[in-house]
Amino acid sequence: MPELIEVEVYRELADRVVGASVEEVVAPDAWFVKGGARPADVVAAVEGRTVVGTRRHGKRLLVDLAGEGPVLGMRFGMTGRLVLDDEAPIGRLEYSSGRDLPAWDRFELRFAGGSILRVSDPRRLGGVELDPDLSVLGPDAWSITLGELVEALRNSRAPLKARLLDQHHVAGLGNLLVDETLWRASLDPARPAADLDRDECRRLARRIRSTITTLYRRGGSHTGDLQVERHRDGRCPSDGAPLERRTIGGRTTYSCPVHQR
DNA sequence: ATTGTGGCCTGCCCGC
DNA sequence: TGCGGGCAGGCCACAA
Repeated sequence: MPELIEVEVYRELADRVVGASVEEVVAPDAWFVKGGARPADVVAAVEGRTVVGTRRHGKRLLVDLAGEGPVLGMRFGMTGRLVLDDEAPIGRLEYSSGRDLPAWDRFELRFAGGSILRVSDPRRLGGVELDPDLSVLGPDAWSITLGELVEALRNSRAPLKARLLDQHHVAGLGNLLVDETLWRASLDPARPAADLDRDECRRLARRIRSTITTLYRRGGSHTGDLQVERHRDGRCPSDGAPLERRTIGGRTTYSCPVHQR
């Protein structure tokens, strides 16, 4: 997916429909409706209500609606994009084309006045949900505190990277963001999570926040310094050493064997 | 509960 | 040009 940064950009886009009333919900793909609800349930719960605000927690986008009824939640999987009136804030995701086929439209909100907000997702790994349970998610990575990070890593023998990717413990980080963050924090992604000492945790907490802020300003999770070297034969942008390529936490992982310890 | 694995679903890109 | 294989920024159901 889109990682937390992209979802934040989507949230800003969705924020533009605050004040608009949902005239019609188009949910042509039952698979895309999660949490045990059917498309008709979403239609019934959302149609006629006015958007009053948007929120984000981790990679989850929430659309608050006026009056009684559930919150609308959206997730974007790896290839989901949010588009408002045919304007996509992110034209092209890494590992996807810039194409936008009607067949990929999985969910639409049509507003009084004519605006259309839609989720386009070729792989159908995203989804929409009513009243998503946020209690299963860890603290949002962008604002994570030292205390929260220490808690997230405590007693875990899993590789540091795997723990950071686990949305139950830290919400919002994806594969690219974690690799970039650990590279900047000079930490080996394979270290057991609980082995970090206090200073390393402090360094990591700061790096998580600053990396997200930096990459957000640059324009996305794929704008990290490590990104251009994410291939076999890639070299560390900082010291020139050949990067190590491994599978950690089930994900392709690039790291520098020299300065990430 | 924790951790690892496989699978979901589909498109893209590379090499033959 | 066509085809097969490998890859993919995520997540969930399982098993040990």
